[in-house]
Amino acid sequence: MPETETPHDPDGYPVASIQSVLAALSDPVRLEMVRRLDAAGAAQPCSLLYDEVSKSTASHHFKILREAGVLERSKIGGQVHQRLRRAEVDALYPGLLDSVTAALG
Amino acid sequence: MPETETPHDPDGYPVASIQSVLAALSDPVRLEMVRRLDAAGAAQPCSLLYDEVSKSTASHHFKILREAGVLERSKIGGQVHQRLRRAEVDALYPGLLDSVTAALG
DNA sequence: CGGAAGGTTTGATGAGCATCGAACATGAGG
DNA sequence: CCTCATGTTCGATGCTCATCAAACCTTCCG
Repeated sequence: MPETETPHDPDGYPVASIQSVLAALSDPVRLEMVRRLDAAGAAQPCSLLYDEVSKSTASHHFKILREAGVLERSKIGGQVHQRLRRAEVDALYPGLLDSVTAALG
Repeated sequence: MPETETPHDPDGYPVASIQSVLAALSDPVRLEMVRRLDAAGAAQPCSLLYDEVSKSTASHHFKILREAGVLERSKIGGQVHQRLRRAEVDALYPGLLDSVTAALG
């Protein structure tokens, strides 16, 4: 029987420097992605995480967030999902995501 | 008799959006400025807050931090000083500066 | 008054980045 | 197998921004 999902596909990125994480978070499109992921509390398919930009632009932003160690790509039932790596970021920069997501309402 | 200092010269900037504050903090030169101001715990003359860039570049970075509402310019005994607006930023984005300065060691 | 020191402003330059369309990849379903 | 849906990659473009030198402003001091 096939597993319903493969929980491990960490994309191998460590959480980056505070400077890189702040840079990753300092864009309105990416901030909205993080906001929606945080609100959802679970991994989401890419298309639910933006509206105002093209697919290729969104993919570019996902990559930046992933390389900063803020997001992780996984496949759930063949669908690409993005997950907010809250625990990992919290471990390195406690309170950072809390303050940011609080500010995002 | 002239006052030894004029404590009020707030430059009139409110603390900006979380996106703008994150953008202001996402540069290595500016992060170092904030780190030194936080470590000092008091307003400092400009020249103590950077080494690696020219005066004009530093002045550019001060302006960005001021416009984001993170710094404030004041004159102490005729000397220009920069002050970290910790209380003001904390009020709007609690925990943000704490997590950032903690990450800066 | 006349320097000198400390900051700011201006103008120019080069690098980085956000953006898009088009082509490609992958997987699900008929 | 073919097609559609969903993401990613590639190449090009335009804008923003970090950087500097030079000129300017202010304040202090001789």
